[in-house]
Amino acid sequence: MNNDESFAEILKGLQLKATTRRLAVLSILSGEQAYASPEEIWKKLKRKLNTIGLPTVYRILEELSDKGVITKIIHPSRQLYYYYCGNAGHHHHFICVSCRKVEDLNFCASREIENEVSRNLKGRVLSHILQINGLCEPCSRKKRAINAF
Amino acid sequence: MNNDESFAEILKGLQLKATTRRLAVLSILSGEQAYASPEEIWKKLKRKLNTIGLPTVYRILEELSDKGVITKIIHPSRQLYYYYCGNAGHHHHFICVSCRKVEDLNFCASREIENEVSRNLKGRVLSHILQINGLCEPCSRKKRAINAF
DNA sequence: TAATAAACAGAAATCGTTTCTATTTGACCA
DNA sequence: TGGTCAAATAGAAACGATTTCTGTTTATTA
Repeated sequence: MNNDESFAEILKGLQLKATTRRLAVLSILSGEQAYASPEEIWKKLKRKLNTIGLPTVYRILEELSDKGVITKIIHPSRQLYYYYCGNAGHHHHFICVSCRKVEDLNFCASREIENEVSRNLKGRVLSHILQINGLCEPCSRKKRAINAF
Repeated sequence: MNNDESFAEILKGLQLKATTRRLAVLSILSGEQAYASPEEIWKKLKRKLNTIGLPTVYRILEELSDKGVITKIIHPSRQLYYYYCGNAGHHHHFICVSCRKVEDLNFCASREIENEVSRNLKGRVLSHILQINGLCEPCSRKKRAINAF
């Protein structure tokens, strides 16, 4: 089974039509080593598709992110970035603010958060954000790493 | 010592002039029970100051947030929100996406994160985000709580 | 009180993102 | 395999939160 076929199954499982556009977005994103902006993704899509509108890219990325297929990166600049992470199951990320590399964290605070919230706050947790911003090992050695902070 | 005086000292300690505008922003924010947007803060400021520009509010909020005096809330809508938290020392927040109340969490994953990152990634951590999004206890009882997700 | 750099007002621009409408496409079924 | 219909899309346009710019005012220090 190639990637397109498995992506098509993922989309159908989410009640989304397996359109050329959606498959192309997934194909591009899954080939990226780093998180990418909607416009960057759009430019790459235009190379392989006759026409594709930027609003379409925004919509597809939002859909896929809402459904949990891709990850929305929370960047200090507040620019939108997305990342495809093949790693199934709940986890969190270390993101490099310089080269945009993403690395999985084998750690999640879910249990501690649940304990804390249910014991002290009695509120209802809808989601939690845990993201580590930093410089990856190679970038931390560079003198000229982009400092997004 | 009243609030204005202590805020003036905080500002001076940060090499920031204790201007009417900055003190007014801190005064408004410290009186809020919930996180507020720049425009909301601006509207309240206009009631007590003859003139104040919205760009000024943006700039002041950004400065104070950068210096750690106030907290920038990471909201699913990506709208900017700020919150003044008198609680000194590093901690994290539970935010209600409906009524915007903020509650302190007596939990931080710093140690686990540091362990994980230094052991596996060897990168340099610049900052981390840990925020719990949810509905506070009263809002979770309401039928009509705003669902920002 | 004068000098000076920092801070600010107000207008204008910016640009990432969303909305809108007509058109096309994919999924399903005869 | 072709017809049908809702879903998806293109492209233009609008939107609006945020930033930039320039001339003016203000806080600080001497």
